[in-house]
Amino acid sequence: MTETAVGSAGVESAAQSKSQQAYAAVKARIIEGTYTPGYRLVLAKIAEDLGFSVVPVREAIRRLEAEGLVKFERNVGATVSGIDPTEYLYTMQTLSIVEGAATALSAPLIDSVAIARARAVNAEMRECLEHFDPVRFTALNQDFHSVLFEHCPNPHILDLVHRGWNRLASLRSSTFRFVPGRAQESVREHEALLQLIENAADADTIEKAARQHRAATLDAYLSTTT
Amino acid sequence: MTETAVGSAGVESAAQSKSQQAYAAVKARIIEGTYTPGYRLVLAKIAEDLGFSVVPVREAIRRLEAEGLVKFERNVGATVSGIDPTEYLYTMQTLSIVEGAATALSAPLIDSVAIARARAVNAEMRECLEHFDPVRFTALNQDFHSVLFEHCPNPHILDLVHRGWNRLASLRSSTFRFVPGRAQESVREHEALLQLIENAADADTIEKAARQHRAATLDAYLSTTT
DNA sequence: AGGTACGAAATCGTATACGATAACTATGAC
DNA sequence: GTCATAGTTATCGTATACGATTTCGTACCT
Repeated sequence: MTETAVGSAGVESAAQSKSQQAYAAVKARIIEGTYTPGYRLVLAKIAEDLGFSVVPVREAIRRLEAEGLVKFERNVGATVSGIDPTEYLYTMQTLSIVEGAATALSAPLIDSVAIARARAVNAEMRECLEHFDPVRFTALNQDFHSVLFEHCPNPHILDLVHRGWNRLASLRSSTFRFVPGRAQESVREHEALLQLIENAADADTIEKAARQHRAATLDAYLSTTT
Repeated sequence: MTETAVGSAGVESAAQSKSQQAYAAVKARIIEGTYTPGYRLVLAKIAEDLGFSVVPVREAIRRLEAEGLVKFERNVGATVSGIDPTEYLYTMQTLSIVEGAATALSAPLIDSVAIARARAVNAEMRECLEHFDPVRFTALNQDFHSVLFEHCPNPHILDLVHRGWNRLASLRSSTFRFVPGRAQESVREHEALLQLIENAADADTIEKAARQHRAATLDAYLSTTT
């Protein structure tokens, strides 16, 4: 685990089309931060970089545009989506909703083994707080929720969660908006969430808790700016 | 109102790229049912139809794929997404969640004029029931909810709603899964929803009602098959 | 000096062309 | 009669090429 880019598209094994390769390559560069927000994505340049022609690269960029990672302007070009506070709010709010739903739907299918694994991840997160390692903290945070979502019965919703995560990653929000107090709270909320799941709390309670968990991070950010 | 294809992409006015034109054209054909589920989308053929080359058409198809309207298989081709009952369930469940959220977020911003317009639409829907006009009923149903979502503060969520609608339209679900009793119920639920909004019920109540409104249609379908 | 207009460079959008892959068909063996 | 196999056709995937549009720089005018 602890991968960076998440999503349903990186599953293929053997004969990947160049279009897919280009998609994966550019996406990875955005997620990992090689291409930072505002970065100008010149088709010909990327094509040369990868050794492809422009056509598959163009296709890849368009796909990234559909996911919101890239902005494309006619006859002008593509840029990595920027750090618009409004966009951040929209994304977090949407994530809050879809994560809440995904958690509630998954909860009845989470067994004690998975719970234990989630606890282990959460313990690692606690360690990260001591060593102050925000990057790893964020990765582990995704791992934590990924464990819960392992048997999510609705792949569409899971896909929406992944899109949100990728979007946040491209915004690099986790690193520069690392509100210290919030992280500790987050770890505590994880434990509380696990207990709700263990005790088979009703779906509504779990959904509210999961939703609030994300919403609280948004609130923490909003309180720093306003 | 009473348009067929909904979405954020049809806003451009003047110089549309051929890629966008192709996207709009194919999308419209899928929504209106010219291309039915399972229909084989041959790039060269569509390109000839529109008078374009294959490149922009290909791009358009890929975009439709990202929205779930089309399935694309490497070296095989594209087909209009089919009537998979599982997909239907996923889509309806997801819609239930995002519509619920969109309604709750929009509710405080809906004024009495909008309420009146929504009531008018709902009255038309009631008429449709007497004349048995399922196609128009579905269109009006979208209109009804569109009125409520007019000032939705989160465009991302609204976009998800539109994607769900388009997907359902491509499945032609409304026409052949028209459970008679359900439609009457739906109209009643609309009125109930309007009253909740008028009385400024709390967000949670409104969200649950809106969510249940969609979920009930899914349940009605499930009860007919199982 | 500042602004405007013209021209050059960069980049995008699309067409055409061709190699690669899969689907189809026909032929022959068992 | 059925199955396997080889050849053909259809279609996709990608490269290359060129026209269209924007952007940037420079020279000229006020």
